[in-house]
Amino acid sequence: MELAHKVSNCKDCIYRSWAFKNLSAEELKVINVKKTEKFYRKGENICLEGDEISSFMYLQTGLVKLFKTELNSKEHIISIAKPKDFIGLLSIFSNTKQIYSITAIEDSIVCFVNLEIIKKFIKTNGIFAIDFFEKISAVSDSVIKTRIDINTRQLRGRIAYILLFFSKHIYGSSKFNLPISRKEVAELIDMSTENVIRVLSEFRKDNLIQIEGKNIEVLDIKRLEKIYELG
Amino acid sequence: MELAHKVSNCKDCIYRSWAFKNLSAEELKVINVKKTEKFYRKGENICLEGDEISSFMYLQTGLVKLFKTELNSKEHIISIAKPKDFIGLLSIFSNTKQIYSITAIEDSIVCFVNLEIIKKFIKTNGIFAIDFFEKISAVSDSVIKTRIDINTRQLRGRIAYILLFFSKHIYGSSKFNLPISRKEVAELIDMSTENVIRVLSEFRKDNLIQIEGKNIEVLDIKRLEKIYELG
DNA sequence: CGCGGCTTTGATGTTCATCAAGTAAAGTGG
DNA sequence: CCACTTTACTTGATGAACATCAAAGCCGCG
Repeated sequence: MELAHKVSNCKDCIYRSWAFKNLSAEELKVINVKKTEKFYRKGENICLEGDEISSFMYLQTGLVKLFKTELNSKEHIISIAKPKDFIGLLSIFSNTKQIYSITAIEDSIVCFVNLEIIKKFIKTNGIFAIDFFEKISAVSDSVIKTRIDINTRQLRGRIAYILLFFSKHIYGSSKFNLPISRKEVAELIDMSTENVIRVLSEFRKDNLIQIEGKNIEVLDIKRLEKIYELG
Repeated sequence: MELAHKVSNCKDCIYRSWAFKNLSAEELKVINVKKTEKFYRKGENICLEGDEISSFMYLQTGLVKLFKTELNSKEHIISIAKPKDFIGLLSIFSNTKQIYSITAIEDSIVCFVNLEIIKKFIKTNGIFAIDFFEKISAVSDSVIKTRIDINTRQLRGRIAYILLFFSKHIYGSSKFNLPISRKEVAELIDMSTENVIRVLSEFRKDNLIQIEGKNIEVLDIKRLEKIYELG
């Protein structure tokens, strides 16, 4: 149930100042006409592995997960993107097809801009090109760094990472509603669902966090950071 | 012992057709004047974590490793770059300092092109910009894919990966001289040195490979590929 | 020649996934 | 709206996968 709905003009978009700040009024108009905004309900697929890539996808609001389906039909989550992240990583330049699937994990609005238009502006507007690449490079670099951070840590460190990730990076609050299931947490940080639960319970008993289903509150961020750092 | 030695003109460089094929003769001349080529002996550092990034680094010949030093002074290898790979990943756009260290694991020649020149050409030559990004995106994407491939497999699958990586991707031969130590293999695929050796011995006993120190010959590539695929 | 680093094998212990079993929550169809 | 089914969550017990420790041989290098 993808509701296509053109919203405000790009020039009023709160994200204009982010990725598209270096486009002229004229260029912005072109994008405005050609762009599509789609609303996705939590759980809906935005794209699937193997889909043709024809658009640059920009997350306006919400939260999405980027994942890969393994041979054994298990899912492996690569990253979680938040507003102002471009989604789909660098595939848009190096592949013609999506190499990951993307699903909304919260109600989300994604802005699709035809890839040819983006490429045209890269060619014709150098300042935009540089700035644009700085931004998408940062996202890719951060994915690499995160994968390493997670895989060099053991379970307690990984759970600490996830808690800090949502608390600090995504919600900016010690209290938050975990947008993904325990199973998805497991798929994101390479551990079994049971152990995700076990370590969370352990942290609760140690008064590091408080849990009520999906509602989590970080009680002792300092100690959590220490656990993360020590691995 | 970095031997700086200007070699042939860029326009005769065998790699011109690769990353710089879309530059005009004029533009290539600018690069030619400003570039520096350096020779590194096996084991020498090309750059260290924290170094200022001022150049785009392009591997002409040899082999280098990209790694990070952990808190406990252990090293973790992110990737191995081969000729025609640009080294340093996307940091050049998203950071001002190197986030990884780079060391030659075989005698190597690295070509340094001032970053400002690259950026200038990105701004002024759109075709070059697009092509350039396609290439560096592919390298970053491949690093992400590899990290996932490795971390979703267990030890036998990881060793199979390494053997196939060097045999097919790096040397294009079933016989090759492993350029890194067992310890470094361990650092690259997240396992202990002892288990690297153990699995290699196991593979030798199973007639999958033949080993004499660093000399390795893949005897049964089909079975090795199967082990890799099954994890 | 002797020292340190790399390599190898075996023994031991820890970390973690898997299995099992039960409860709670969330869809689904009549 | 309620029985029904499925999916998510939780805890304990077990075993497998893997790191770590220990010891010894090997090789290159100053």
